[in-house]
Amino acid sequence: MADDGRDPARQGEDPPDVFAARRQKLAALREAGVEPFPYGFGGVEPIDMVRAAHANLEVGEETDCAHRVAGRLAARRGQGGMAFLDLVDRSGSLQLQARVDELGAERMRLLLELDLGDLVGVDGLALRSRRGELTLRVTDFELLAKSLRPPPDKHHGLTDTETRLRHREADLLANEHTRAVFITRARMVSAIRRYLDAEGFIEVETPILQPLYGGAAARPFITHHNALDRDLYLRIAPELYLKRLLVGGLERVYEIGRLFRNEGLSPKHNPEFTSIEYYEAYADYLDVADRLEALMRQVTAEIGYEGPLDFQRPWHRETLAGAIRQRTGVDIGANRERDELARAMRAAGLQVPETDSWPQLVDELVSKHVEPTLIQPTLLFDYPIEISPLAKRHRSEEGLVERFEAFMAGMEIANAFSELNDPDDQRQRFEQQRVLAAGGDEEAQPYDEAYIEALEYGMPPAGGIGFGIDRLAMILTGQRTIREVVLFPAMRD
RNA sequence: GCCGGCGUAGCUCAGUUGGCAGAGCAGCGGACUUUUAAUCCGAAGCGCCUGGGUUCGAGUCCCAGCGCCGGCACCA
Repeated sequence: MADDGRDPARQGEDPPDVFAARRQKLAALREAGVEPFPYGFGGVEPIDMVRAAHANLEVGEETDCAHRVAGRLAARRGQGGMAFLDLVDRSGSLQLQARVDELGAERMRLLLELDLGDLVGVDGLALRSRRGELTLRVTDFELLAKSLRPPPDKHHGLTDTETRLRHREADLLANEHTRAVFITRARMVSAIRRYLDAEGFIEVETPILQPLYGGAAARPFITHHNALDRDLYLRIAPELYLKRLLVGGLERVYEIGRLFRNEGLSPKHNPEFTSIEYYEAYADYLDVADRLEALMRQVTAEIGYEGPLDFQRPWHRETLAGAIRQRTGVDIGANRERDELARAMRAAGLQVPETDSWPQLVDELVSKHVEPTLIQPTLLFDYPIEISPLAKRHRSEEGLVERFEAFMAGMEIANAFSELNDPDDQRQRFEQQRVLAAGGDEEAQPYDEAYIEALEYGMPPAGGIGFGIDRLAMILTGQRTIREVVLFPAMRD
């Protein structure tokens, strides 16, 4: 067990030798007047800059170019008059050469007595070793922070999933791949921001603690405000607040932030996750679709995406009903009642969950038979009005709304529509949701009067979209589970 | 919530039909001035997830619990 409360090193009683040895070294350092936790180390260069400065250095060539670097001691080779050490910082790793004829016997001994995992600052001269490795010959060094806990195996790294997730710091310091995934995620998010900022969108923040939740079909977390003595909900979506900003004239807004949905965990689901939603006045869902493609083209180019998905070509587009009909033979448009759709599904040889409503059967068809087939980026258009209470009625198709969802790698990643801006129609939709809620649907959207009032001021026609940052990060970094792109995913206690 | 797999040293992993709990790395002592999973010599380190049970004897078999993983359910 990684964290069973009995780990003696965490309890400070009778520690095993590997821990005790570090404690003893710490005490010895203080005894010798060395501060094991100094305050800083100025003038440090990132390791990749040092590498770049000497990219053309010949094998065996030495220079008198001085560099100052800092990082974690990751490996050590040699114990005699010369030793090699590997130093790792956020940008890479660099070999250090320690020589007794450079440092003197005492400094050499102190350098070699450092533990793997210690944080060290180094001054040295660049050279390329006989084996072709860029190396810094250490002229001086300083302990920057003593490590009291042995790092994971230098070769095998840390592989135990539970330890990696519960102690992500250990995962990050041991596994370069983990660092790369989260750096890519961060670059992806900043590329999204750059795209939207350049297009005249402004980033906003709306309430996470909400008196009424809405904007998605999901069960919320409930919390309590003591001073107000009332329950509040952690938001399941920012949608309704963002559209109120369209009413207010902000016209192009986006929000990146955490959402909370009180559902089970899975490789695709974490109870808190990051979404982005953006809304654009005077656009419809077709404009949103085009912009999504443009956004993803730019983001994947900026992060240097080289995976199996093709974001450069126009995405595959089909209608929801067409996608279902093509893959199952079931026509949801011709079977608008629950029982007749169930009959059609049975006739097609499909399982029909007995308690499912019409919308749930549609969802069943999509998630079981369509979604897994959508590997390359695909947009499915025109959803039934029953499952889309915030989307505008289709301009030409009865019973549908102007809505699309984006799929890739067999996952749903985005949901967009022409936004419903007719307050009377919106009121009716909420009423229908009320009926569903009365029928026991825990995920029906609550009636939001403040939102209706906002629409009554007049909301411009607009297109909007929301998508999951985590799922996109999974796809762009090639990870199979959401836990690998969330730094500290939800775990049992 | 249900079903299945897994849990052994700081890390990575062996452990035979039930018979004294192991290796590599890391750590400790020593040798070594161009190594990069450094090498060599020496001496250490494991309440085997927790709690019961069967047995002369349990890491191993049985039961329960906890955690992780995978699937189902729920869904996003």
